Amino acid sequence: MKKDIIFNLLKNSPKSLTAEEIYNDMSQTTDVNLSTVYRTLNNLVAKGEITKNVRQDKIAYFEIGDQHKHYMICDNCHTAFPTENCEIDKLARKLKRETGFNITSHTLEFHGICPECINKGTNK
Amino acid sequence: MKKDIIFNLLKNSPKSLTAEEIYNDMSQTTDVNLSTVYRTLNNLVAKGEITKNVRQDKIAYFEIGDQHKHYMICDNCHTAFPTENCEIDKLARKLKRETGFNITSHTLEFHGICPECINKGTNK
DNA sequence: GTGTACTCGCAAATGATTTGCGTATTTTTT
DNA sequence: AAAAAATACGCAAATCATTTGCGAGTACAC
Repeated sequence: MKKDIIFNLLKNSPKSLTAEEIYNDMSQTTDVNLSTVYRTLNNLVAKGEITKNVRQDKIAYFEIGDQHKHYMICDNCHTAFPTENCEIDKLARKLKRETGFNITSHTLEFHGICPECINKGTNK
Repeated sequence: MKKDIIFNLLKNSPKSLTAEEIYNDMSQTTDVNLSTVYRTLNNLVAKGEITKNVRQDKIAYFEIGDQHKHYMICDNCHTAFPTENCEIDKLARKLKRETGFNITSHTLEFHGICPECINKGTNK
């Protein structure tokens, strides 16, 4: 079943993956269709086994739920740098307490210019 | 010039607006095309006069740069509730210090079920 | 064996956003 | 004020990630 291949790809990846990245990767060894990848990914999200996160580039990034990372994205070279220790949960709990809104997830994304691009001076 | 109408709509709105909301609104008094709205909005973003934020629903929300709000979005009724006092800037400064990444903006979005939907029990 | 439920591929559909192009309208330059 | 250069805009077609309808293949149950 291709669901397992997809799930394992996500499991073994240190970073979140796009449907297309997954598709390209598994295409090398398996005969698969892109829509199958999307379909499977959505099933996994529905079951709560993985997490889907739509970034500002409008592309959805998938990852195994518990690895929860946020990224600093360079607007110049478009590299996504993961940040450690998400400190938003504290804020989420506070909001939950104050508003009664049952927060189940959140997304956080930083934008700017990465050190490398700053040094290179390639940013316009 | 339609740029002014669009800018004023954003200026007078307490919440961020989508291109379509702006289009519907100004259509009542002005003859305008949706692509003009998008084009104008992108110009304003390029000039740094307004801010564009792509939410998980893949729709871009625009607002005047300085009103910076984050939202709690109900996955049931899809209403976006603004949250006050963004406390991310502190975290952003810390990241900047630790990594040298020049953070210029960020996006934060909470998801869950709003109090109203919890009470109504309309969430599946 | 036959029914029921998935799993998939393929092609076509979506939906927000963008773009090419030709036509106004405005602004700048003589 | 006329000519030239720059913008603003409408319209239709294009994009692009993602979704969906449909039909075929496969698996497990009764």
